[in-house]
Formats: sequence, structure tokens, C-alpha cells
Amino acid sequence: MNNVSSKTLDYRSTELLKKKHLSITESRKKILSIFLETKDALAHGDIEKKASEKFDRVTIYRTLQSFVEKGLIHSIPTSDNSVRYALCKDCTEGHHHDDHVHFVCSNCEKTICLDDVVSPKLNLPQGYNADNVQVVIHGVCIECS
Amino acid sequence: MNNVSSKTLDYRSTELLKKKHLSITESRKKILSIFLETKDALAHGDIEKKASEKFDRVTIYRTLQSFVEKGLIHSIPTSDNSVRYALCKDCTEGHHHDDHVHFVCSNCEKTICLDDVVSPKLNLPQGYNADNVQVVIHGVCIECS
DNA sequence: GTAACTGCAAAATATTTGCATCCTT
DNA sequence: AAGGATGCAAATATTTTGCAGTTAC
Repeated sequence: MNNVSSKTLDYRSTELLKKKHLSITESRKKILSIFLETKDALAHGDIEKKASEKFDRVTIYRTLQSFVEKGLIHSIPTSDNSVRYALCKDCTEGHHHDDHVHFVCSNCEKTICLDDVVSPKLNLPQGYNADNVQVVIHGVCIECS
Repeated sequence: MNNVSSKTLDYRSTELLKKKHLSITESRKKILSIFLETKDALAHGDIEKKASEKFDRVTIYRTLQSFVEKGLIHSIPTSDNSVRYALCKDCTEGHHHDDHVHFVCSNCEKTICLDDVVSPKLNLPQGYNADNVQVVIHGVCIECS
């Protein structure tokens, strides 16, 4: 990572934090920068690994939680125990509308948001009302195929 | 639970275990019976609670794992840390094809398999190949609406 | 009889909470 | 200056592993 892109990341994270009414702290900027420079979804452990300096585990937990609350990132459903997070495109506090498709590559194990593929409308049985449709597709991603 | 239905459950679990080439043990029959008599998906903790006698946590973990491996149950993606399982309709060892929709009620918190609503075909970007499409819908279920 | 399953103990991991201190606004 | 964020310690919760005894086939 060179200085220029690092400065840009810092600037972008600061702007995003301001926009979402979160106070600007070093940890938050760093953690948000990790999301900004990563295309795929991150689990708690990935953040620990990717962070150049060491953050306290607890700080990461609390930061992720605030980010989710303020609509900066969203969690992605998985079938195992790992919770993964990715940047929200345009969610607002208390209202997530990340109705896009998530793709999990069975080869490289990465989880990718396919922002352009929107969740389909489905015909549910009488009496069921959908608020939110999450789709997780398992398969082979473009880099592994 | 009366004797008749309990005998039936026992019989059905035994048959299912045989069919999936799992040895017939008391714990497996009991745990499978719990799935058979429950419409919604169960987390590890739910099984502990619902079991009339106390199973060792470890036995439950290992039983669920064998059931998943042999295609008796499948895990359902969730956005929080809870892994939930439900009976498979017709999965075989090593090959799950539970391409139906899962519905999570935001009121009663139950997770229900909508076996008749099949996952849609989606147009993925060039280079992405789907093996398996999982859909989780959040909303209000028929009993709560 | 043998291989597989279970239960107990304990290890390894993951998550949450309380509190004193430090930083942002 | 005040409220919020952080780091440390410790409590809790969750999951995995090893091993000896038991059960299914």
C-alpha cells in the first residue's frame, strides 16, 4: 500500500464515518479502511489478520456492532458459524436494504456481494409477508473458474 | 405426547436412520424424533431444551454433524451466529439439494422451510456459476399475521 | 469381536461485560 | 468538560478433542 492510496482511504473512511454520525477515531478509520480496500466480505477474524497493527478483539467486536447499527456494513447469512460483514451500499441507521445477492465461492471461500443482482420477488404462500429477501449462492466465482 | 405417536416417531426415525446408513442408537432416534415432530428449524440449543432427557452437549454436536453429512438434515443460513438445522426432504450423502426458501418470522423468531417455494434462477454476471441458491426471507409468518 | 457411538473431562475458541483511562467533540 | 471509545482483565458461552467405557451390528 502506498502513501497516496492510504491517504485516500483515510479520507474516504473519515467522510463515511461523518456521514453516518460516528465519531472519528483511529480504530474506526483503520477498520473501515480494511472494508474499503477489500472486495469480499470479512469475518471478525479476517479483520484481526488484515489489520497492520493489533487491535483489541473487543474493540473490533464493538466497532463492527456500531457499524452495523449505523448502516455502514451489513452481516451476511452463512450456513456455518462464521458471521461475515460487507460494506452497505446505501443503508441508513436502523434500516438495512441490502437486497442484493451474495456469492460464496466454494473454491477460494470468498464471499462477494453481487450488488447488481437484486433479490427476486417470490410468490409466498398465503399469509406470509416478506420484508426482506436474502440470497446466498454457492458456486465458483469468476476468479476461480 | 402419547404412546402411539411416540411409537410412530420411534419407528419413523429408525427407518430414516437405516435408509441413510447410520447406526441406530437411542440418542440418534431421540434427536431425529425431535426434528420429526417440529415444523420449524432447530438450533443446537433448541435440541437441548426440547430433549426430555439430558444429552451430553458433545453428543448433540456430533449427532448433528453426522446427520448433515448423511443428508438427513441441512443447515440454514442466518445473519446472526446461530446455526439452525431442518430435515432434508430428499438429500443424499454428500449432496444436498435443499433449494427451497427459508422463512424467518420477525415476530415469533421461528425459521420455517417453505418446501414448495423453490429458489429462483438468477442471472449472474459472466463467469459466476451457481451450484446452489439459498434464500432466506425475513417477514411475518402465517401464524403471526 | 470390532468398529462406531457416547459421556466425561478438559482444552481451545469465541463473545460479552465491567471498569478505569484516554480521546473526540 | 462531558460523553463516548478503547484496552485490559475476567466472566461466559460455544465448540472441539482425547480417551475410556459402552453399544450396535
